[in-house]
Amino acid sequence: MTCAINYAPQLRAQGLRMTPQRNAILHVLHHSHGHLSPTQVYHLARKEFPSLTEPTVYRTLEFLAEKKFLLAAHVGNGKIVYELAENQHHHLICHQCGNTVEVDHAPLERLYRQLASSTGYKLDSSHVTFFGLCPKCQKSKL
Amino acid sequence: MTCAINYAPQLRAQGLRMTPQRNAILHVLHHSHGHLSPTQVYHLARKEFPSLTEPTVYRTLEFLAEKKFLLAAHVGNGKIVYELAENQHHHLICHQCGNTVEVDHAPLERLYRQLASSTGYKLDSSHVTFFGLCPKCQKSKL
DNA sequence: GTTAGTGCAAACCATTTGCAGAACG
DNA sequence: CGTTCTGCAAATGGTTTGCACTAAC
Repeated sequence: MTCAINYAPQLRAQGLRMTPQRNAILHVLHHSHGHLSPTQVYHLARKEFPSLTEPTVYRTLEFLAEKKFLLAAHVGNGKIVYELAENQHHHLICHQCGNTVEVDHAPLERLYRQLASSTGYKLDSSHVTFFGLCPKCQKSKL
Repeated sequence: MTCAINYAPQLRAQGLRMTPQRNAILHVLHHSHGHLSPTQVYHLARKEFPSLTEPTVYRTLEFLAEKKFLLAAHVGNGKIVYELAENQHHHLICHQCGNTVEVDHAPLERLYRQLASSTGYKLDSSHVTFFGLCPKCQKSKL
């Protein structure tokens, strides 16, 4: 809770309001490196602001994603997770054990440009999830 | 329903059983090019086999995906959709209007090899979803 | 003071589970 | 016939909605 990072100015710069709820949610996402599901955010942020409710979490996450403070990612199980918009990366998940590695955005740049020129779409820098078999599970399958 | 394609031999070749339920589900996915949600599959397949129930749809889709007859894809809204495993492709979705274009797998090949060598993972040829702004929505934003 | 944000409670809907009976091979 | 698959019914759990109240600016 006693955290140096303060998003209030960035919000106000866009004419948006800072509330303790939003602060708690941003704080949680800032400190947990990686992505969190709405339910996870709810339970963690509740520790900092106990009166927080689930509908608020959902509304706030959607709101902050729309305002580009957060990125919404779609991981394996079909649930949406969120992470801070800074520090963009993707994920490669083992479909066997669930182990996850981060994938830098750089190697996707070329592909993005290629897709943009062939489709006319302007690609989001949104999260992409890849699936595979991790080295450990490859071995155990032999 | 009177469709030439018959998956029964392919199933039996793997020691699996063919049932009218599975047939209806495969049939629906075969004729609807593109991906369908479990609910969509349920409603469509019901027209061919009215006594079909939802739990069966979910179980069958999961089963067929595990046996590599289907691919599970994760699209925008965080729901899982399924499509026939043949004809692999990915999707690029406009986050504004939802319009979708298919992306061939070929341009991803290089990236896949690169990720495989840098992470040690053996990548699935699983479905990837990209997001962007389609040409039409780019214009309407100006 | 205005507008935006939140809490509450309830509804909603997709998805899952247990178990008994039916059907495939 | 043995095993797998399905139907039924119910529970589950994440997500959404309406409305009145509160708080941010």
